[in-house]
Amino acid sequence: MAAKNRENGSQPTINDVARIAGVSKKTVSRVVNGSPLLNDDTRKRVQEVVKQLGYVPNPQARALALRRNFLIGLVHDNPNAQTVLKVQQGILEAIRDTEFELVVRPVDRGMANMLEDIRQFLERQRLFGVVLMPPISENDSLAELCRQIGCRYVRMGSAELDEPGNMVASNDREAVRDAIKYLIDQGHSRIGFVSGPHGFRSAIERRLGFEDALEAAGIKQPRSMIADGNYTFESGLLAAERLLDLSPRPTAIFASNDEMATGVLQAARRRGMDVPTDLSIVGFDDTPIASHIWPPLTTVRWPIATMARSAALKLTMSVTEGEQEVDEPSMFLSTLIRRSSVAPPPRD
Amino acid sequence: MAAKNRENGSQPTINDVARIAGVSKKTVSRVVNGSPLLNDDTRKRVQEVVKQLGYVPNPQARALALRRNFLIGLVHDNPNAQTVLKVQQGILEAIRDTEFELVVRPVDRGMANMLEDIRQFLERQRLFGVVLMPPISENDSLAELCRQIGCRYVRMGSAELDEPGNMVASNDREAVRDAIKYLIDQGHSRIGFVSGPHGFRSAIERRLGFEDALEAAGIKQPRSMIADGNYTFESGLLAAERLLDLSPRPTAIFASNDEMATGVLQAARRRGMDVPTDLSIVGFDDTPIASHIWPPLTTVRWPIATMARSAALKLTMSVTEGEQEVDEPSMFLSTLIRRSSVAPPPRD
DNA sequence: GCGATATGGGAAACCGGTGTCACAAGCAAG
DNA sequence: CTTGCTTGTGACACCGGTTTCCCATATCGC
Repeated sequence: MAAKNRENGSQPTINDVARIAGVSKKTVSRVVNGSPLLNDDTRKRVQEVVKQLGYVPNPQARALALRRNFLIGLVHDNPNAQTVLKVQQGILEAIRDTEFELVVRPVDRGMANMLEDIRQFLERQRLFGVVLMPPISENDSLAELCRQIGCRYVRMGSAELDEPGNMVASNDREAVRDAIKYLIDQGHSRIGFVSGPHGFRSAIERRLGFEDALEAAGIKQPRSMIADGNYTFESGLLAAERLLDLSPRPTAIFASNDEMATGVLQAARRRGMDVPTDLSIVGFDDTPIASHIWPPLTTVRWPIATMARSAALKLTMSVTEGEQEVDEPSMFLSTLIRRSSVAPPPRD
Repeated sequence: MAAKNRENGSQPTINDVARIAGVSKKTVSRVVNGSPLLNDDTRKRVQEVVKQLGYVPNPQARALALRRNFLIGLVHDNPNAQTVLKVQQGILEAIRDTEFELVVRPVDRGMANMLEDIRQFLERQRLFGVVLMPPISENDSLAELCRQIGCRYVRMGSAELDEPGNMVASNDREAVRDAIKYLIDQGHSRIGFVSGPHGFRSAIERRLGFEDALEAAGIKQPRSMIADGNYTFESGLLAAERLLDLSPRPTAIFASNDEMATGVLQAARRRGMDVPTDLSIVGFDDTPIASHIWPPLTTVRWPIATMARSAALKLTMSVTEGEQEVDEPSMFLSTLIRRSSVAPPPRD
């Protein structure tokens, strides 16, 4: 009877494996980590015992010895559930079959000590790295904080926010430009715009795309064709009411996200306007709601899950790919999805 | 110059604090963990150094020494983003300001080796505990697996699935009964029902509620007034088409979730029917979409976030409350939210 | 047959905390 | 002045891995 027998119920440790296989801890460690300097016999024997015992290395002990854990964090303050979940899916896809796990951390943008809160989170947990979701990813002080603490990070955003190694971005500006161009090609010349909230990079980029397209087409519009929104359904509804009160009123409205586009649709419906006959609507994001409302919404598909996957890959690559420096792209293209919410403008 | 000086960049360790404060590791540990057997002077001095150095205990080392980590897992296979995110919020609210973190793990219900996959997840990470979301929480083998492995768990569900200490449930059956009774009180006597997918406890409970209400009101309906759905928008649409093809057709339809209710709405619209004038609709869940569509949907609010919070509390209580055995309730009430999608039936 | 060189494998230190126990100091009781 | 108890603190082993270093053996060239 060995002095140190395995307690029932508790997990087998490396010592158990070593004892039963008749080798040292280190050899077991070598087998588990696939060291090449091993006799095939030894390897087989140890593997046999590992399998039989169902031995799984203790991640805490590993993390301690390696001075590095295998947790990647997702810091977000995005109110859109679809988006957040897609990002989670993307990250999880990237770390599937690796030893990494995903730890989520929503933060409150409004909170005064938000940055301090995140610092504590990062320092306490000593995460391997974090993915920063928009809009909080646009916060430069946060990125600076990560650098200070020495925590790897990747920022997701609507424009180039950081060095390629530390960000993944989508080309919102171009995508919106194309969407507006599509409306113009359909014959629209009075196009309303519902913006995102002030200070958000995505809002700025999307608006720039809007202006690019108008300028390219030589269209001049009064400032009033741009209404402020804040990415919520209600704000879209309110903004649309303002736009539809204009005279002449717009024949098409681009909303900076789908949720606001749904609000625009609601506003149109309340006035008895038919979409797309009386008013064309284009959204942004291609959330499920876009295809579930009536009429299905023409919108810009934002490859958020792919971006998230890539972000996680950038974070973990150094470990999994053995310094291979596979360069994951840092720019992702959004594309226009044409559904039924756009038609040529009504003849006056 | 101490032999073991702190490297720049790396975090201070307990040894650094001990050395600088002129005490032993153990004393620092005592201070950090708030042991009462301490001289006030010593405590002050150590706290001073801790603060000055910004010392934070290494969670991996702690986890190793305590043979217990501070990660709680969320295992889910729920396709509804709103629901999943609400559950995450609930859990996070419960563990706010504790040392626990949330690790998410979506699983694929279709996958043959799903259980094995989850076992690996649980064994590898040695989580403190897991919250099991519906529908996978209804899987008894999974609960059995948790017990075998010795992993604490709490199942969320629509009925009593387990001992009170291991579950939180909502009273779906009663809630649906009340909702249907409300329709009956409005004058409806032909009420269609769109069910959830076969084998889901929530689907069964909701259907039982439906039948309870009809029976209580003495209403007999043909079997065809119940149409199968699977909680997706499309299935709701299809089910509604079948129901609306009936003659006489129902004057009200209850859908077992909001997404399907949205599909029902869509189907009605396609036929040129007005909601609620020609058809009343009631959903279940009270997801944001319910209040964003037109007309706003009368639906059953399911206190999912509260349930999740409670689930997490049950899990962590033993640690944070020092065996206090605060009994967190295990039953939560769903309530009917009355909006504009219900009206008395049209006169024939 | 000899030393030189790979190669497989083990002993012990270490990662950064916590638990156990011993011990010293202070103080009351005998 | 001992004895005994309480209180505050430290030494040391331990959690379960990895890393460093070193030794034993097998292989090789001469």
